[in-house]
Amino acid sequence: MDDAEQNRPTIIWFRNDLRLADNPALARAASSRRPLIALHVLDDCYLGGATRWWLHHSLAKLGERLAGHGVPLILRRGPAREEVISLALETRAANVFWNRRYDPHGIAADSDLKEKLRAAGLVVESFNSNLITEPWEVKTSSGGPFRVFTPFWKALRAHYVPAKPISEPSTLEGSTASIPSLRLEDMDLLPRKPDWANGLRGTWCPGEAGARDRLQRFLADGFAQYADCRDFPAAGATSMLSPHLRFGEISPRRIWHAASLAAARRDIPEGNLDKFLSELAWREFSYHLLFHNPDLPRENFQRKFDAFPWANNEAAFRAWTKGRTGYPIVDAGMRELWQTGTMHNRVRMIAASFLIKHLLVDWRKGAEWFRDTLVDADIASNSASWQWVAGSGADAAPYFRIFNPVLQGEKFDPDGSYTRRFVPELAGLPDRYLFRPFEAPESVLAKAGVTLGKTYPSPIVDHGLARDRALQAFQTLSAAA
DNA sequence: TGCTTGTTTTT
DNA sequence: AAAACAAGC
Repeated sequence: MDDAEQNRPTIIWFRNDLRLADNPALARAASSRRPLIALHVLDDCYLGGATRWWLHHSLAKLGERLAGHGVPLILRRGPAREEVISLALETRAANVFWNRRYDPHGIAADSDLKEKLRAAGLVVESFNSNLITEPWEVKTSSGGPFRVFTPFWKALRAHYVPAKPISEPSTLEGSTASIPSLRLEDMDLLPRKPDWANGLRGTWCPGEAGARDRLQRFLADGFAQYADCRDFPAAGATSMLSPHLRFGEISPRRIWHAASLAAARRDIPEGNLDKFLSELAWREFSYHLLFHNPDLPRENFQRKFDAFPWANNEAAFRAWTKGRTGYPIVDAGMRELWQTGTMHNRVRMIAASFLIKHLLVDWRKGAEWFRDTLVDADIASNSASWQWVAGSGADAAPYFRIFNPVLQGEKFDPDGSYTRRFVPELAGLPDRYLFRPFEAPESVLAKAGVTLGKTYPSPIVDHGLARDRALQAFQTLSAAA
């Protein structure tokens, strides 16, 4: 091989794997002994506002770390297929490596691109870095995909314990060629409203280091009480790793191993490890469902739900997005979402159930709002979880499970600290009425400085009536089926 | 990973 | 009077 041939670079295409450690495509690129060019292409018009903010900061961190190794991070914008091909031709690249994605659009784009690059004589390889198992590997005993979580989880636990994470390449050789790149600021990822970014910045530290730090903090603090406390939004017992996983700043198998190791070493009470790993398994299950049902984000998994009589009241939907439903636990969740880019898992279920069952708004409307506002917005988890709540999904909640937002608040936020934090205009109410201000005597409301309909909304629907209406609506499905 | 209503049991 | 239980949604 002559010099020119030896100098043809390797392109490592970063997508939802914005990390250096445990990154198989990067490790492969490092072993290619060619100068490296890192690439990110912004081609996803489906990114929500919160994930755009995250991506901006995560790319900034990744770019700094790569620069420390002398590797340029080239930023491009446009259809990924065209951008990758043109960079490969511009730079006379010999190899292109990436880690797989699993959404239908991504799979189609990647397989087409792989074919074109290979036809042009390049070596192209893809790897698994974002899941514990490939969605096509796990099979029921009869050979098909799983549709129920528990058997899926048992199979995963029994047969697919992930291999040890691989470490970060110690040295990388970067290309010194001058290659045109957008500046990060030109990608226009930051929100127009600076207030929104302030709330996000106060809660999160995007990037690989932030992800590791979050994992360490969780293992030191929340992990030992995870099973008992994960449902209490004020307890701080959850890992908060979901947005880091969403962008691949940490791999699920590193989380799996770190938690297993910590549980073995540190006398973590029985059950916590299993419960935590099963939540990772829910993420895997969502990807399993999406892979085998590519229209999961748009179509009811159970087609009989196509006949569901949604009400789709626009005013009610807007009240929900603003956290002005008149049910404090729902409003606290929706405001937490707006202010911090996340919502506690228990409260997500309550708020989603309220939109679907109390307001009879199509789950797709809720999913769309979450996609725009959650920093962890993930096509697989978001679609699968909304369908789960709606009852239209795989292994879904039964239609008659209708959360009572008053009782759920009292049960899971018993001292009201979560609700008082995000609905401060009710902070002066005693615990007894915090989740049912509409039942409080005038004197109690006056003392707390609350005027229903003015300082805080009256309930936009009556729970009892809404419950009966929902049961009736769901009845039409079983009658039709 | 529920709620409601009606009934029975316990204090 | 309250708590526990059962059944249907």
